[in-house]
Amino acid sequence: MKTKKQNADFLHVGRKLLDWYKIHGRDLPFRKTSDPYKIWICEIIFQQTRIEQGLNHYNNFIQRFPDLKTLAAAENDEVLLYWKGLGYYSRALNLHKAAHQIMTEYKGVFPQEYDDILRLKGVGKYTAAAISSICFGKKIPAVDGNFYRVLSRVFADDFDVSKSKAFDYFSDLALKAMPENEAGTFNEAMMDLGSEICKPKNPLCENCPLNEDCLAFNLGKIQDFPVKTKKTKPTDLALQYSFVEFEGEFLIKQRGDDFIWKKLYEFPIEVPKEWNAFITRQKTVLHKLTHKNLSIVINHIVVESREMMEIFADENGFMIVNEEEAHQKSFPKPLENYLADRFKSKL
DNA sequence: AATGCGGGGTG
DNA sequence: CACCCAGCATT
Repeated sequence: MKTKKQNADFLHVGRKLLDWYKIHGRDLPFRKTSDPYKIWICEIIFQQTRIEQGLNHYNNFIQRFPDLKTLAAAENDEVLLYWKGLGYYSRALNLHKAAHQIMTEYKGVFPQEYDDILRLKGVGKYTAAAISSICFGKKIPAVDGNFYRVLSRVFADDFDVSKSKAFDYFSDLALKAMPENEAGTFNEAMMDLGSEICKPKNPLCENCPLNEDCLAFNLGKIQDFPVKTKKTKPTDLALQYSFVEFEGEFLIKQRGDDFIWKKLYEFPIEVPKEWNAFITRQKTVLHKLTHKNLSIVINHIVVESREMMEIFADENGFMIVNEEEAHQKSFPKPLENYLADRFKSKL
């Protein structure tokens, strides 16, 4: 059974959260700024990505592209290069598009209105809310996985977070708990509590500033929340590549922007049948993605002349690169690993 | 409303 | 092995 909560009770929880954050909040590079460009970059990078995983990427990215103008002027390939290994590569493509969007539609000045920010490519309701609140003080909750977890537990709310309506539902809950004029801090505090204390598994409830108020904790039902019914089932996919090499140079080509690994580089998939005679070894790599179990067979082919590669490259749109040049391109993780293995003797 | 999209961490 | 992470675009 659910008890009716007064607005004052929600606010009480929100204030406790802010008090905790002022002492225990994480010291992160993007916490020191309210530059919407930097907050935007950080929010995109950390979509579906843990802080520890993306922190170096964020620092490198900001160092290379310190402002909007620099990013907009950059080559697409270089933006992709700085995204290498982060995954969800459409984020990098949309990021670059949005940079151009701001240059042309907003004369290079980052828009301040939630509705305008929301129209940027790759920016959804969460990111628009985060930028609006952190940079421009708008009172809008940035509802993410942390919000779902914390709020569903504190209020023992079994609303299914995999439903489309969950965002608006928990936005309303969060809004009631959000003190005036501290929206940005509140949003950051919720993220920190969610990742440091109110973790998915083994939450540290004994150290939680909200444990007196947390219904799920006091009912001993922490593990029942949040309720999430959606189940993602990976499918199997077999890929075949040929690593075609001659004296340290090899063939690569950029992928399309559909399917997986958008705009990343890869080895040839089909090669002339005659080249089968040049296969020196074959390696099978198993690689797990969230939605796919990949089985990748890589034939290592050493052709007999550079001309063989040149003809093939001309006819099929491949480029011939050496290891150094390949470092300037972004490859899918399993191919990156293959290259690292192939060239590790060098150096 | 449902699906696809990476890579890495955790239990 | 399953589940999750500072979500979004597309259909």
